[in-house]
Amino acid sequence: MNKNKIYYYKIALLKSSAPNLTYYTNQILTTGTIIIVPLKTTTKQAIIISEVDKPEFDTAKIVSVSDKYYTSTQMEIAKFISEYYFSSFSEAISLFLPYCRSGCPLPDDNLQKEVKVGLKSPLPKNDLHKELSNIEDKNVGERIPRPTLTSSQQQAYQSILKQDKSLLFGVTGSGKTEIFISLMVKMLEEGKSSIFLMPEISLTPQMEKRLKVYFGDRVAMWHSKLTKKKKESILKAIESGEVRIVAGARSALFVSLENLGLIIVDEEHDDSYKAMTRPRYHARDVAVLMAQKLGAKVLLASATPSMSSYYKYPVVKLEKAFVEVKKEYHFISGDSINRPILKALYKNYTAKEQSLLFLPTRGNFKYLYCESCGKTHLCPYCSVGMALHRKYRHLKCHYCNYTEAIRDTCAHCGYMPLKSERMGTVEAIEMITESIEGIQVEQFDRDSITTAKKLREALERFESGESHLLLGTQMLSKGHDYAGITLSVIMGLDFILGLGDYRSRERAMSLLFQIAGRSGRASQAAVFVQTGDADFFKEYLGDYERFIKDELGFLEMAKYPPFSSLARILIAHKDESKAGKITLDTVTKLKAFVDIEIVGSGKAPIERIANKFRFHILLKSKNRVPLLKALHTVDCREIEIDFDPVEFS
DNA sequence: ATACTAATATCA
DNA sequence: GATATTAGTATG
Repeated sequence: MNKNKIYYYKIALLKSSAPNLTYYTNQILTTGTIIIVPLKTTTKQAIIISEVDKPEFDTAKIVSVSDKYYTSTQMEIAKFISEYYFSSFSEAISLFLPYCRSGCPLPDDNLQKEVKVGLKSPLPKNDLHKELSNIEDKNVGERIPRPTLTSSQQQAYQSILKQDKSLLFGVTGSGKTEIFISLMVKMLEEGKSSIFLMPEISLTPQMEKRLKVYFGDRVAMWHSKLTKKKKESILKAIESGEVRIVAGARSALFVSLENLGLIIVDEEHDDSYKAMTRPRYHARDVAVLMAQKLGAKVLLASATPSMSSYYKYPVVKLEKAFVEVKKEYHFISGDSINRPILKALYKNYTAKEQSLLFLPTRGNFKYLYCESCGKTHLCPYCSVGMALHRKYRHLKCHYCNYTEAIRDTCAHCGYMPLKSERMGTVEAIEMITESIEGIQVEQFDRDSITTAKKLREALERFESGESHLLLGTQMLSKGHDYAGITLSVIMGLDFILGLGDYRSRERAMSLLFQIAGRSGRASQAAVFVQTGDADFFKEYLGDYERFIKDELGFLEMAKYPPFSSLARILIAHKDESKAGKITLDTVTKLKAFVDIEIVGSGKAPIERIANKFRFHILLKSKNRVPLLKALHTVDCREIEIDFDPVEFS
C-alpha cells in the first residue's frame, strides 16, 4: 500500500445535527467505521460514509480509527429514517450509538462485498459461528422449559411461523405472552436472537419476571432509566453472545444483536412507540422495516390493534382461553367526579373490593362540547373540534383559523353546552378522600410514579390491600394486570373524542377496551364509563374488530391514513408574528405542489410552549412519495416536520 | 460608548 | 453538539 497516498472521506458526526463533512487520512477505511475527527477546537466521534475526491476546500486529518463500526444494514436503516422522518443522517445513525459492534468491521451483510474487495478479517466468520454454537451447547440443554400452549395458542403460533409479518390480535388474558416466549425459544433453538418491544418497560416488571423464568441471563431488559454502568454490562453481555434476547422500550430496537431472527412489538397500537424528538421515528414501523432488511420475522401484537396494522398485515386471531365473565357496563354523564362515580366507589370500598379510576391528562385548552349528546362543536371547514378561547369569548379552529362567537346551544341537539372544568389527578384524589372516609388512594401517573421503586411500592400497597383505589392517567392502561379489581371507572373519554383529530375515536375506543381489560380476571366486574356519547361506545362493546372495520370504512371515505399519507409541520418561535410569517411562507411554497393537499394551517392547539408561539400545518397526499418530495424542499431550520404524526397538540 | 448576554451560524 | 460570531440589550 502506498503510504503517501491520501484518501478523502465523507463522514457524519455522531450526536450532532451537523451536515456531513470531509476529512482525509492515509488509510483505506470501510463505510461504517467509527473514527475520531477534529472539529473546531475539540474532537468528535464520526462515521465513514464514503470515499470522495479531493475537495476544493482544506480538510483536516482523521485523528484515529476505532475498532467499532456500523453494519451496512444499520446505515441503510439510518438513511431511511433520516429521509422519511426528516432528520440529519448524523441524528439517525446516532440512534444506534451505544450499541455499535466492535471487533472486525465485517458484518454479515457486508461479507461478500468485502471479501471481493480482498479485505481480510481478523476474526473469520467460522470462528464466530463456532463461538456462538458453543454458547448454545452450554445453555440450551440446561434450560428451554417451554410454555405449554392451548390448541388455539398452538394454532396462532403455527400461523405466525408461516409468515414474515403478523398481527396477533387477542384480548388481555388470551395468552399472547406464551406465544411470544414459544417463538423466542424457537429462535434460540435455531441460533437466532430476538428483540421484544414494549411501550414502557419500566412499567412492566411482571413481564420481566416471566421472561426471566424461561430465559434467565440470556434475556436483558433495556430502558432509558438504566444506569450507565448497567447499560455497559448489558452491552458487554450482548457482545459476548450471552444475551440473545433484548426486551425493552423503543430504544431497544437499536441494539445490535447477532443473527436477529424475530422482532416482537407488543401493544403495537401504543402511541409511545412514536418518538417525540428528532428523529421522530415510529418504532413499530421501523421494526417492520428492520425485520424485512435482516430477513427476520416481525410480530405485532395487541388487544386493540391500530387501524393501520390491521389493514396492512395478516391478522392472527387469538380467542380468549377461558370464558370471560360478562362485565357490567354503566354509562354515566357529566365531566367530573360526580355522585354516580362517588356512589359506585363508596359501594365497592365498603364491600372491601378494589377499584380503578382512569382520568385523562387534560391539556391547557378546552373544547366546547355538549353534555347532553357528547358531541364536540366542529369547525365547518375542517371537521375538527373548535377550541374555546374564554379570554376572547370565541371559538377557533386550530387547523384553518376559522373563528366564531361562543354558541349557547348545541348544534346537534339544541342543548345548552357546558364548558369543562379542569381536573387533574390531585384534585380528583382530594375530592374522593374528602367524600369517602378511610379510602386509601394510590396516585398512578407520571408525577408520582417516577422510579421503578415507586412503582413497585405502589403496586405492593395495592396488592396487599393497604390501598383501595388506583387513580391515574394513561399509565393505568399499559400492560398491568390487576387481578383484584372489580370496579373500573373511566372518565374523560369525551375529552379524547373532542380532540378532533382523525385518530381520536380510535384512541378513545382502545382506551376503553384497555382499561376495561384490566379487571378481566375478576369474578365479577363493573365498568363505569363517563361519556355523553354512550351510543358510540355501546355499539362496539365486546367487539373491537367490528369497530376497526367500521372505522376503516370511515378513514377510507375521509382519505386519512392508512388510506393516505399524513405529515405535520410544527413552527415554534418566540416572536409570534415571525412564527406566523414562516407558517404562511411555508404554506405558499407548498401550494405549488399539486399532488399534495394542505389540510389546514394556523395556530397549534397549545399556542405557546416554553415562551415560543406555536403554529402548525397539516398535509396529506394519496401516496407518501409526493409528500416526502414536497417536504424535502422546505427549509428545515426553523420548522419541524413530523411524518406519520400521532400527536396534534 | 462600552460590556455584557442571547440568539445564530458554522464546523471539513 | 460545541463554539466562534453576530445581534441585541443593559449600563454608566
